[in-house]
Amino acid sequence: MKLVTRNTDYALRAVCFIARNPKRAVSVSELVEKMEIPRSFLRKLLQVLSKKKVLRSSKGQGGGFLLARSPKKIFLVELISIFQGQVKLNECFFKKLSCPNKKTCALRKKIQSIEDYVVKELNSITIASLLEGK
Amino acid sequence: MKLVTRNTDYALRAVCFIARNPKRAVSVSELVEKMEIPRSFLRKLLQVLSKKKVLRSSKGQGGGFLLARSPKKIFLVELISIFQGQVKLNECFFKKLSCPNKKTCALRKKIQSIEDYVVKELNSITIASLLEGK
DNA sequence: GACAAATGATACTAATATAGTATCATTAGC
DNA sequence: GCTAATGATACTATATTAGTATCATTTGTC
Repeated sequence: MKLVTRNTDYALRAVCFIARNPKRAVSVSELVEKMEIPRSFLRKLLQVLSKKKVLRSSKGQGGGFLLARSPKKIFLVELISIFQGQVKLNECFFKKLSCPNKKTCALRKKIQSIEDYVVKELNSITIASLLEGK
Repeated sequence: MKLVTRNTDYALRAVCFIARNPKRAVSVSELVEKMEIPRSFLRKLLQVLSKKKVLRSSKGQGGGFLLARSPKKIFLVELISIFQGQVKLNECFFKKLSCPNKKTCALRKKIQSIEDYVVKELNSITIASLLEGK
């Protein structure tokens, strides 16, 4: 079971790199050089981040990507949501009508409380906090 | 993102049913009647649980499955491990040598601490506690 | 204006994990 | 011996994740 899949991981690392170079547009070519991420795949990920207003982009020569907002306002949980869907640990149990005995719902409650904790913790992680190493 | 996939879910429900009928072997046929789980699939899941010593089985007419130990000693986290692999939220980050800047490891630490919490909570859930509705 | 370097949009393939099925072999009670 | 059960095993189907490719568009530079 993974909390973070590879595309989130890649995206996160790229965003961190971009955040560390705030004054200029960072191109895919540069990112590919520094990180071991397949070019086409990375391009796709960054395009998604642009659409989702995490990054902003400029075309043409000298173009590339910048953060669309302060690193303090970019949360890890947002990247996870974009690439992996909403954090919902108990999906199965809610969807299942057939949960036959009421008592089993004790499980649902427990998982809900775990989920709440996870989301809260993930919400405390921003790009800024990662850069600071906190 | 799911904490519990369908096979764990099915297995859990079956185990709970078996736990509620402790004095006799419960057959797949009976479980299929009560729960909406495809017969072949459920058979496979129960066979796995037998191999893993969560259940014990008896063949032949009147045969079926019983718990191999007290419901207090069967943990949800064990079922998750069996069907979904070990709970390891931060797999990606550990495996990646390329984690380029030390600082990003702040993330690893954070995710580790989240994982510790999740595992601890999951470890507190037993079949017995689910039956009691706690 | 032509060219080159960049992203945008889009559609596709590949690999892996999850879900489900089928069948023959073996065991045990009646 | 028949029947009802599980054991072992091999297979298919579906969904998710990972990765690739290509053409269109924009923009700076000569």
